Amino acid sequence: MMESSYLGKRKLNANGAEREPSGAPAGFQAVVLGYDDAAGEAGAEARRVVGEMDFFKTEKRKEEAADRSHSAAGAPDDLSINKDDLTINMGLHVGRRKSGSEESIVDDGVSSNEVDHRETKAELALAKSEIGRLNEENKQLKNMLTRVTTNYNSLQMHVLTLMQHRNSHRGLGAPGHELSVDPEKDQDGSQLLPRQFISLGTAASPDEPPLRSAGADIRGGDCSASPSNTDAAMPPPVDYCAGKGNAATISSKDVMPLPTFDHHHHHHHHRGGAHERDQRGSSPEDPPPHHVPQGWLPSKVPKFLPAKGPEPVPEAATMRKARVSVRARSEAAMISDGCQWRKYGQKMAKGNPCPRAYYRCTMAAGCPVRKQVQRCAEDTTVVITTYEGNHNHPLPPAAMPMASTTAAAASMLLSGSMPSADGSLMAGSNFLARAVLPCSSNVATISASAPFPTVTLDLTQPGPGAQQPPPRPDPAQLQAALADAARPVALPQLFGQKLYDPSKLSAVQAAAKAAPADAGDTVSAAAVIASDPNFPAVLAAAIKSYIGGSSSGGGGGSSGTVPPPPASSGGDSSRDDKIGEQDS
DNA sequence: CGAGTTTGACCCGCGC
DNA sequence: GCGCGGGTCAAACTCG
Repeated sequence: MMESSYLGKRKLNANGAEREPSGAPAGFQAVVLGYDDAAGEAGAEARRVVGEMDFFKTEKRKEEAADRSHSAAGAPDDLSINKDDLTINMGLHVGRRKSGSEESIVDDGVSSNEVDHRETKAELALAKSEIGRLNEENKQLKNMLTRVTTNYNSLQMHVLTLMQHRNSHRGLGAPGHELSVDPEKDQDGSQLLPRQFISLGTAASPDEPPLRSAGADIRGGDCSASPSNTDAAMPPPVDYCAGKGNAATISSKDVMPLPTFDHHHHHHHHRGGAHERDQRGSSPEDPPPHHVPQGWLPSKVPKFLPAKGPEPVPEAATMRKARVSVRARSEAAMISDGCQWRKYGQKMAKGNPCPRAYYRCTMAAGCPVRKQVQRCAEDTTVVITTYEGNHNHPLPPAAMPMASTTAAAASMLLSGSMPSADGSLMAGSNFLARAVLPCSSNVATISASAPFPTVTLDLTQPGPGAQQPPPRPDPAQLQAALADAARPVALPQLFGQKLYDPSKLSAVQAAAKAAPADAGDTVSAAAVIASDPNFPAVLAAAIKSYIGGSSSGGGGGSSGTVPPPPASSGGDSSRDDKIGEQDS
């Protein structure tokens, strides 16, 4: 058999073979975290492609509609309105990270209205049933919210940690970091790679197992708190780590908190089905007990067996493949993200003179994670890296930041676009957008564009509106900011006003519905992932700080080379090439 | 010689 | 059904 896939050749045992059930969801979701405003045209272009604009438009439309419908409040549509409210609430909560109040809100609204307006028993009964229904919905939403919140928390935590790390590094002179600094933006080269790691995933709501899988795994490691590491040597950066997961920090020297990845990478869309057999099928015996090693293995490629997932998470089912793309300026062919990659292909993408390179994670056999690297057509200094899949193995500390960040982003997207219920993907997007958008900054944008929704993290520029300049985030400040954001009431107005307004809701909903319709393919919603204004900046800064500029592998040792930047300056800035984005 | 890259061919989904 | 384009494979090649 030819199963000798490159993997086999390399060193991967077949056992690790990722078996991807062909049934894997073909859909992809891509999340884009944008950050550059200043990025200028390049960034703008990119966003445009994504369709961010649409998103905003939608918002406006919603508002308008809301105004119009405003008068209708109290009308027979109460119920619907309330429903909307729920949705909105979710958004709010998400932003606020508070959950649990929506119920009351909803109830209040409903009950009061109902009482006032429904006189006949029949009507009352009806109303009640409605309420019940709403409550259920509310629950669902809550779940979603929880998920999102968790992810958000994770991100924050992570960022915080990074920041702290960085800070300590500067001030205290933390011991080594390995990441190379991005020449482009980091003047002080403070990139430090956090040698410590925090487990985030756990934050996930305890009752939301799936959540974890969705988000956390996306990038892999992220999350999960590994119990074992909690005691680490480093002072916990922040304790507010994700809710219950405590942030466990460990000296990262070499240990990696291995997340509990239950991975099931199985899914993996993979369209080239034909080939699958070689890779995964190759392993004849494959039942590799996926065991996740506890510690991080040395730099050499650990051949761990694929972590075993006792429970095949239904992830495949729920999770559409999420794609997270990161835009960063780097002359280096590839940004170092701490992982090891092997190039398995290169192609010229249509519309972009720069070739697109395909990489596969080689840190573990069978790791389904892949990434595409491509330079922007217009701005060759910008490298767009798109990640896909979840690592099924522990990640080195160096890889954690990126991994968790992307994971969180993806997970957010995913959670927002749960196909379940009546929420369609689009709806989810809207929801997310709503939740996040308010802040206007464009660090993170979510695009639900056609083929696959995408999340993009744009690190090309320092955040515009972000109040946290990357240069030197004060940990204290940061914490304060985050805490503030976390406060339930933090920006009530921002959200409350707009979102809560029942009238707007209807508008919103309409928009949401409309989206799917036209968007079937092009509708894209862009949203900032954080409701916290600081968030974007922080996140970007954090990531940026550890993204090495050189392919030489600052930390991970990715040896891949990215497509050489075609010297030709992109004459036409007609399109930006977002790897996960395709223009069809 | 092993590990990784190069590169043309192949597969597959999608739009026309 | 056909062609296009994205994504992957895998033999050949390069490098240390």
